[in-house]
Amino acid sequence: MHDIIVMDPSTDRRVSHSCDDGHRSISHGNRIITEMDFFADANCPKQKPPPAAIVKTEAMDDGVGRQNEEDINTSLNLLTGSIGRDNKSIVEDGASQNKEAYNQRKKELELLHAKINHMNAENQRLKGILNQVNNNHYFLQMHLVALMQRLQNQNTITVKNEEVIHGTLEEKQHVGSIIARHFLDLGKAEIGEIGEGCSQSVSEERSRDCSISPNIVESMENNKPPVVSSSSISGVVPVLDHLKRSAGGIKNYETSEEAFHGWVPNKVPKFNTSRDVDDEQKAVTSSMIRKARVSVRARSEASTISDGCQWRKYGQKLAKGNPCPRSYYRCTMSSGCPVRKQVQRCAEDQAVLVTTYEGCHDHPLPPAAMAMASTTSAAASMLLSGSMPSPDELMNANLLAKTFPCPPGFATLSASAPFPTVTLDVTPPPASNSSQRLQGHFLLPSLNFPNNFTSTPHVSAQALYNQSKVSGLLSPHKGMELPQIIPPLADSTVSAATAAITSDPNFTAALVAAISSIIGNIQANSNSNSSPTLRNSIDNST
DNA sequence: CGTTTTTGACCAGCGC
DNA sequence: GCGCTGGTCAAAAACG
Repeated sequence: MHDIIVMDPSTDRRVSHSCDDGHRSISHGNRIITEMDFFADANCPKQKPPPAAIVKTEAMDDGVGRQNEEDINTSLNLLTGSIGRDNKSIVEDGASQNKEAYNQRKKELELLHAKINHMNAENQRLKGILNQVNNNHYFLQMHLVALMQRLQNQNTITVKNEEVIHGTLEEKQHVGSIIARHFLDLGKAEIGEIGEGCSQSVSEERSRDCSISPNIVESMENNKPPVVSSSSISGVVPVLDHLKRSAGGIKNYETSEEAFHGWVPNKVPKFNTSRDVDDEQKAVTSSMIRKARVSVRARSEASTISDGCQWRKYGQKLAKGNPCPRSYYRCTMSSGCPVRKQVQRCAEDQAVLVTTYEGCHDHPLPPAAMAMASTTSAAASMLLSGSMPSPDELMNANLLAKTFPCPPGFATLSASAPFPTVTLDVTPPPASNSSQRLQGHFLLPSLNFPNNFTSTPHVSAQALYNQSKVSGLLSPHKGMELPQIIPPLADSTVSAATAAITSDPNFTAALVAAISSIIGNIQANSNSNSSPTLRNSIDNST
């Protein structure tokens, strides 16, 4: 640093330059020495250039009152510390030295600017990489959840097999019927679910003859434990193939491709795991062999929410109890894709659009559609996993606590919703307390949201957590609609429910995927102004 | 002209 | 068996 004394030519006084950064003045005896950080100039833009300074030879007041009379205006603001007797030559030397120093500093400054620019560019590049890594991490997380769920399914199958092997004959029959129904339902769902990742394998399996003898069903019919080969356990697809063949052997049960794509049409053919199954069991079985659904509630003025997929409307009906028609769409991104969705406005609040997804895509999805597809897949997997109670389990009160960790009264059966359904509600809670649905709202504070929407505001998650798991086990009030399912929740109940829900990785993943999808769509819509209401709904929830 | 939407008809499940 | 309901089909219309 250089010691500089700056004089104001108008007042012939020392001028004190001050800049917040890198420019400080120190008193050194009678001399005021100003230390300037050259590199701080950029940080002191308001600083006016110092007036044409007068460099005084530093024969300052020495206390005797004698001052050097020669003031030389160099037009430079710098004064080197070296002061000689020959003032003129000294000043000239100092000026040339200062010029050199100035040029040197200038070069250094330019160098630093270049460095800063380079670092900025590097920073931007790293940001991009970080974003990409975050996205990859998110999708890997989703994939991992799905894989873990499949593993869990296999474990469930194994455990049930052991129960059959070690149980009494009656228990064998009981559990055997569970497995039969569970396998068939789960199998179809899993095949659809796997469709994306293992579509090749599945399509290979599809091409096979479906008339191979069904080991499992045969075993059940003979009251023998079903045989699941080790090769079947080792992979999901062989299990599914096994299931397909089992189903095919039952009664040519939907040997067409669609039968194994995950979509179970409403016209579900009844099938019996045993010829002796009574009518009651048939009815329960029939009703339970339905596909899991994922329902998304969101405020939107648009006819549908954009989820990244291409849909074709194939029907519209006026459903009972709702003046708004229900529209039926099927995915057209591939011929024969089994995924369908129903879109209907809520009768109570027609600004709310309820979109219900069924099935799993059998084709690659664009990134925009991945989130919603992951939602339906993960939710379906969760609902149809081993935790899903079979009709037999529904009748077994002892299993209730095991299979449903949520507190009693959390939900009851909706007879109007025969399918196991997860409802993801991203509508903001209404201002008034008029809606009973509000009672079901709760926050999920501990959800591990991916980084790309950590700013997600209050997410009102009316998660009708696994109605198959939840509903049907408790009081099955006929005719209760979804909004009425959830009774008022005390704080402790909310905590327990939150814990129960967040402990299920699939549900978390499903919720995360749905919300991210919707948030993403909202952001997209906000750019195109296509859905102001939906956007507002989220904004309001902050 | 190909694709999408509309809309009435049809079918199956279910309750009475 | 009959009627109601939800879901799907398919021909016609609309659209780009």
